[in-house]
Amino acid sequence: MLNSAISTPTGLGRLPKSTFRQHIAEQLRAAILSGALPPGAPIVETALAGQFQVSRGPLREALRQLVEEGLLVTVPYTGTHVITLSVEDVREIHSMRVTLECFAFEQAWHKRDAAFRAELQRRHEALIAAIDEGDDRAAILAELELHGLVYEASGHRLLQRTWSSLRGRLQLYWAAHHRAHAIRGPRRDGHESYVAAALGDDLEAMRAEITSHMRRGGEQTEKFLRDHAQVSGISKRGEPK
Amino acid sequence: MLNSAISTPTGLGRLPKSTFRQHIAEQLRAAILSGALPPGAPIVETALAGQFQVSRGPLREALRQLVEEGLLVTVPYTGTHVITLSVEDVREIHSMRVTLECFAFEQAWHKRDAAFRAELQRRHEALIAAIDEGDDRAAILAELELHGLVYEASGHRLLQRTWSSLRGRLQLYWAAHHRAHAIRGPRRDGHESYVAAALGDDLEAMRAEITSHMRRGGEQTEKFLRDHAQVSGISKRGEPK
DNA sequence: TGCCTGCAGATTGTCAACAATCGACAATCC
DNA sequence: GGATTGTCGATTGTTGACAATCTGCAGGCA
Repeated sequence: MLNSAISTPTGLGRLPKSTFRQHIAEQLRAAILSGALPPGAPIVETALAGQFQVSRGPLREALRQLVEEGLLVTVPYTGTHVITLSVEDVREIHSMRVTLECFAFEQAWHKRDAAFRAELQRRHEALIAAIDEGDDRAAILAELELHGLVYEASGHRLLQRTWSSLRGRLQLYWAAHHRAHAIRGPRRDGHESYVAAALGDDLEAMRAEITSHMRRGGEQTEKFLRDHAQVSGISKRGEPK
Repeated sequence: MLNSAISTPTGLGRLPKSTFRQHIAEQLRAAILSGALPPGAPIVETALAGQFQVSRGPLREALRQLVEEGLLVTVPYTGTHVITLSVEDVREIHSMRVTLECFAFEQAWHKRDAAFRAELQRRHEALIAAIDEGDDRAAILAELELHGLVYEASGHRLLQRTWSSLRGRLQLYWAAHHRAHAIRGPRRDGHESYVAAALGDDLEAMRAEITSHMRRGGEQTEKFLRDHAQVSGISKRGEPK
């Protein structure tokens, strides 16, 4: 269930067919999510093509992919930019997360086996380790990994797909948020009740935990945005500059 | 709120900047959803490019867009096909719908004004009219329009985006379903309790109505698939042929 | 001064040709 | 005869050049 590696009868891994556009899309996504290309940054095709040492064709196809993922926006004949999240967008992301994660737990609830519980605790410990090391960037990724487990366990591919898209935006926001203001990453004890509920047997309590967990994050976000509006690629009305 | 047209200070609609890839993407999407390109149909770039009278460049970009939307699948150096939905996929679509639509009603509940109620009834009447005329294809679209209203009214752009993606798959399935077996479209009285609940004041009843409404559709689907497995582009394991 | 007009540069959109890869058929070998 | 291997046509991946469009700025005019 948790095994996502490809295995063949011979035991040899099937090496994935690679095209330039796939590599480019991956690298670009990583660059955007890591903050190397911050929100609002202009994407110039010729420059990027030169940087990747490829022609503009494959690059453009990769861009279309990222546009569809919601990480880029392009205006015909004018340019494409990394998306800038508005306050409203962040609110929507949070509310959507509550809904999706509750649904994910409903789907996965009866599938929680020993492997699930072990993996959940492993990821929780990884999160705490990252926090203890003071590596906020790793902590953000670890938190996403922790929350991602239930989506994987749900076995619901459509849900996983939706989560991926949401996770991208969330990561984009967190990265900008954190980078611009050196806000501390996740709290060390922030997920104890979450993990406890996920290991327990009360689905209703789990729902409540998710709601309050997100509400905590949401209120923190709201407060932050009220104080530091219009900076770090987070605009007030969704329009850059 | 219900006005989705673009309006400018002058009152003149801003005519959308058009590029070939946008036109192509729209036309292709329409062709797929209408069944002109049935599930599993191979997409040959040169042929389509010739048909649209454009070069392969814009066409390929449009294809990448539809791949990302989940309507096409492509294997590098081999080809791209219209997606074939498996039984599991259809089940996932239904369960996802329940979750999303409940969430949409939660978001829209306090925003339901006179315009919303009027529009809801208008779309319901349009659905009934299409059914009475025996135009099943129009009836399917009308049903999607009816259900789409609450997403529009929610004002939740991320939710709308997710619904669009889901609607595409749903439409694809319904079209294949209907075309292959001349199944009747929606029932004439199938949405009366739905509309009544949406106009009422009991959110919990609305949730129950959505769940049972979808369950009805789901059971019908399951029964159908047990009887007619592996036809009309709906495979049993998600793999074509 | 303030506004409109037209030019210049930059950037994206589009095209047609070339290279890489795949699937299937046929030839060959055991 | 069956399986392996080489070849061929078809299709996709990639490239570089050309055309269309937008933005910013300089210049002219009221």
